[in-house]
Amino acid sequence: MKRPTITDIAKEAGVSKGAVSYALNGRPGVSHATRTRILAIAEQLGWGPSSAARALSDGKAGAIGMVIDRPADVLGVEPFFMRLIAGIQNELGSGPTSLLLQVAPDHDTELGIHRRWHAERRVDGVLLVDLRVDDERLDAVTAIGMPAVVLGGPLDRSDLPSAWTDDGAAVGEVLDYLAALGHRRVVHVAGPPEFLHTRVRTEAFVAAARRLDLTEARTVHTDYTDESGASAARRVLVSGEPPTALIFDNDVMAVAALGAVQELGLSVPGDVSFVAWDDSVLCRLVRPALTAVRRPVADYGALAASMLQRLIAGEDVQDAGTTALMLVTRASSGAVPRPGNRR
Amino acid sequence: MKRPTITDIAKEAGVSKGAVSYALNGRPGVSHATRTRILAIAEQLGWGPSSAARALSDGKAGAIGMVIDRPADVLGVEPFFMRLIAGIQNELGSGPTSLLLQVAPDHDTELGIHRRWHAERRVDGVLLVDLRVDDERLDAVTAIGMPAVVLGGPLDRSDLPSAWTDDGAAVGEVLDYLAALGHRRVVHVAGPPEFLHTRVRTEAFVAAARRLDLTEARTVHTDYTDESGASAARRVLVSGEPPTALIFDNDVMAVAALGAVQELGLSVPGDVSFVAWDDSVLCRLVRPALTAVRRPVADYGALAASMLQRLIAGEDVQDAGTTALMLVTRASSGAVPRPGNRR
DNA sequence: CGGTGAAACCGAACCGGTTCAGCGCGGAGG
DNA sequence: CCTCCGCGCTGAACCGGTTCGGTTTCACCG
Repeated sequence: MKRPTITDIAKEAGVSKGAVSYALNGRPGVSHATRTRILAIAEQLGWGPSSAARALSDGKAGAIGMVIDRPADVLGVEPFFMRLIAGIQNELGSGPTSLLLQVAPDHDTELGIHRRWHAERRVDGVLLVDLRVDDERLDAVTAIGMPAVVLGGPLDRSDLPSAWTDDGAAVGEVLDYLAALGHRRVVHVAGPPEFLHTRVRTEAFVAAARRLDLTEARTVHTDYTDESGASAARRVLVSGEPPTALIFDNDVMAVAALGAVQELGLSVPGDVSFVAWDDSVLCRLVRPALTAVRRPVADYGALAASMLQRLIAGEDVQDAGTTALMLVTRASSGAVPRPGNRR
Repeated sequence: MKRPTITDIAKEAGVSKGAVSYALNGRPGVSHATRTRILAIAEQLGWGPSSAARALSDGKAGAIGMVIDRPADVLGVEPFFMRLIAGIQNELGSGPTSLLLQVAPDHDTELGIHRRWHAERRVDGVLLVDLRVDDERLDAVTAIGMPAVVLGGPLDRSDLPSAWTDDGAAVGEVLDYLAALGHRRVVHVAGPPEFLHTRVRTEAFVAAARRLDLTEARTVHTDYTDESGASAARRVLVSGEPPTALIFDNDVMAVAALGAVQELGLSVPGDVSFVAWDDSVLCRLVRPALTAVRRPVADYGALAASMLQRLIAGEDVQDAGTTALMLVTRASSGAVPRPGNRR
């Protein structure tokens, strides 16, 4: 069950290794006749190029890497990453590049993984996800000279191209929508402030609130878990001037909060409207179904993978964004309750 | 920013490449003094072994592969795979082995990927997941001599070790529980019959029903999507003799069915009890929270990865199972409704 | 008819490790 | 004093590709 090498093919075809290499790679230097003969033999022998040998010879690993550092339980329930991965794979397709995935428990471990990948030449480049404010990874990868594409931003760093979704505009659209329904007290239940996308959305939220003159709009931070989302919702809704609409930074928190709010005896959207970020099957399944911002997550992953491949190929790559965000309205959002109607 | 090789280290230390290799790999053949000197230089230079060179030389790829073939949207929402991946990574840890992941649109593509991986020597072995009845992959991987561990079973094939969870026993436990609550008409909303684990559960369901003398227990098949789960639930509940309890093969279907059932004006668990398979955050979040079978998915992945590594190392590996399944009862299950109480 | 140039192919070096035969040397044993 | 052994190290082969300089062959052209 020994796998054939080009030497075997060369012997079989009665030519040199070099000729076989040229033939198999479709480069000039061999006649049409020998080329077809070699290809036939390779096919018959079930030959495939040894990725190790090729990597050693041309210095390319033939793989890109991505590290996810989130606690495993949060990771499990958020569809985001799986959809992202599916998009990346779709872009890589059956090409010569494959995806190396690592789940890291924390940020430092992730840095170590990148360094190891680089030292071992395991990957040609990496995708950086879940960007933080003042993220150490950015300087780390540029320092070791590892090609990288950032998911998030835009970043305004000439040395690191980024792929982004226009979350800011979507936040504006959501607030426009809520304001049109008459909402004035809106709370943004955001993720941890150290994430860059949290900051982007928060700033857009503040800007849109000011534009619409919603003086009572505000943001509260959570750690993205279902408990913290539910707890945040409970806290703001029992306060003196409860909001009439909540915007959640992920779907899990929105669903958890939905349960918590109903336990408080409030109705959705009768008493309070819900808008979730990142539409997923989850939003569709719960009752009432959740109004949500749909991002083309798979396209996003594909875009980033494509940029990284071009970057590795030595091309000049510019920041690029997918703007096709969409607000999908469902039963969880509606007109603001008439004063005195509450409870 | 050129990465150092052992030749650089050898030059720096004034010894030969061979000596450096021995020193770095902790094998005898170099004195303690030179060994520490070499290690110091390697450390200072930030050296790491080229995975390609090592792979070429010793014939091991240093990676294991897993292919997931499910439509991307289903994939996204099921926490199962992400938790599995996290468990696998946990087992691989920071060792020399990494995980290569591929998402394939269909079964044939998956077969092609395995063949390519083998021809290109990209992986040392693979994990086979989502086993089907008469799965072609089994013969395919043994035919090409690729080490593989099957997730699912047990399989009773001496040439392919399998890691399994004792779903059969858990099904029995669920039916015992429901029977104790007085349920006699139970429907098992299963996945597609071509999946092996569907068959295992279905057979266990039939056996347990016979043991408990539940003559009206039956199984209906779906394609695992939320729509098909909801539709199946709707169909059986509007039939002549509607069941008083439903067992779902995944959490997504259970949640979708929950919404559908409530729309029919039925209450859970007042009119019908729900039990979901694979407990996840999702089950906790919805109202009523879902009673569910909890499997140690991460441990399951870790077990399989560990078995595969031992198999690759040439050890003799036996089938192994995790039996620690657990029925987590929540608000969605309760005593059977009193006759005449329905509607 | 000699010169020329391109096409077709060969042989060897190279990528960065591992591994093995062999060699010099110092110490122990006879 | 000679022999033998084992330690510490060297040099080279090898893994399976790619690439490049060089050689042969042959058609074409002046």
